Amino acid sequence: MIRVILAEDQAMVRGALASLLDLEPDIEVVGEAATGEEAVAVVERLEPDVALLDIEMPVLDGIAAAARIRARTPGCRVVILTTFGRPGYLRQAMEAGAYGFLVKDSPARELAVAIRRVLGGERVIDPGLAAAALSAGPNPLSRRERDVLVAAADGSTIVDIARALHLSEGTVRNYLSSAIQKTGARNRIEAVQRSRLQGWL
Amino acid sequence: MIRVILAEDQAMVRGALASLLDLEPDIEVVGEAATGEEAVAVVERLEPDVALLDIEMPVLDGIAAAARIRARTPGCRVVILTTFGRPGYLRQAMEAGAYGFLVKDSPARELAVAIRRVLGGERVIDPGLAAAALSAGPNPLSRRERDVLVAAADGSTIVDIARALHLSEGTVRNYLSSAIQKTGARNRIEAVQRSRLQGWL
DNA sequence: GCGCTTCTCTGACAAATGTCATAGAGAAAG
DNA sequence: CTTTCTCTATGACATTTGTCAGAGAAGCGC
Repeated sequence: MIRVILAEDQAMVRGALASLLDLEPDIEVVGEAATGEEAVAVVERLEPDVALLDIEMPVLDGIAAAARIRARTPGCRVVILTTFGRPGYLRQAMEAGAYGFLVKDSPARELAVAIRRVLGGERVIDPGLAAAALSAGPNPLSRRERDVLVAAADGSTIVDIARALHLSEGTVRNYLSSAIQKTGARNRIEAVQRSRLQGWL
Repeated sequence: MIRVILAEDQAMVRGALASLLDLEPDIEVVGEAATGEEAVAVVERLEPDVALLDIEMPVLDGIAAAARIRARTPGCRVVILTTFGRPGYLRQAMEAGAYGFLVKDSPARELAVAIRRVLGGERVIDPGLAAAALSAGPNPLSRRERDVLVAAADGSTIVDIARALHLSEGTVRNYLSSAIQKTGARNRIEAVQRSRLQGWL
């Protein structure tokens, strides 16, 4: 039996995925988690063969959870399962030591197939997405440019951001300006959007 | 047997929900759809007892699909199943004639319970969400204010929006300004965010 | 060490954004 | 028939945003 734990914040989706996996004769869902932090703890306690992690989770996202799991419980193979097939997400997932990367709009039967393959030592990645991630190149934004973009995303003004990050207003302007340049956008909103699409935030 | 069709754009989630419902001895998933348009067609063809619709779907969203289903196939009861429990969504769903409104972070077992209740003639709505929808009041934005906000959401400039909607630049400014006032925001980004949170877009 | 990037800041300037007053036309409500 | 709302528009104004040039300090790679 392949022992799997499932981390996903939406309870109904989590339950549904569990019932999907329990249909498989060789797979058993032995634990569930609603946040990345819970997932790390559950994996440490139960030592499953595979941890299936959503990215978009509160407290600790799936990618950060993957990194911690690799450090603390290296015997457990991580598969990322996400809504958004963004190049930057895939890159980060690989850096965090994930063995598989699936998007939620691939067919349901792929899930069990992927789990079996990963357990067999294979890496499972959507080929189209892999190509996109490679051709897109790495994240061009610096640490601070990212910080400022994230802070700007909710409609904060320059003054707000400057206060929140303990920077001068001019500095914030400059970071925003360079982030706009690097993303090829015309203003901060487009810059945030494009960066999100690439998985750079 | 309760005959159900399932509309959800993410294939894996759709498959998982189907396996969840098929566990129930009295429920049968007789059809699936990936868009609202497909859902309307499938319902018309199969005349199920219940149509379970996601809101966020391409081509035609779940709320618009619900309205069409009520018009064309009134014998089919619609249940909305959505990621976002936004007051405006609930309001629109009710106006479109939905019998139930569930959010995906409620427990998985609620789904079957809700379907049975709706078939029994009950309306199933999260009580907390109902209260929020009532206390929040109706959408304060006018048609055009909404149009302009939606157009502004992706980073379009005033000029872009004016062109897209065939308006003068000054008019666009005015609509944006009043939308900002009505939402209590400080700029368009905050206005878009707050409106989204309320389900006003 | 030298070059590179990053982080931080300033000042000046042009362009975009948001506000306000005003106004006419049409539709809906009373 | 009057009031109210929405849609449309203009002009003027203050504020915010985005760009650019320049500059010092810290860290990294070779």
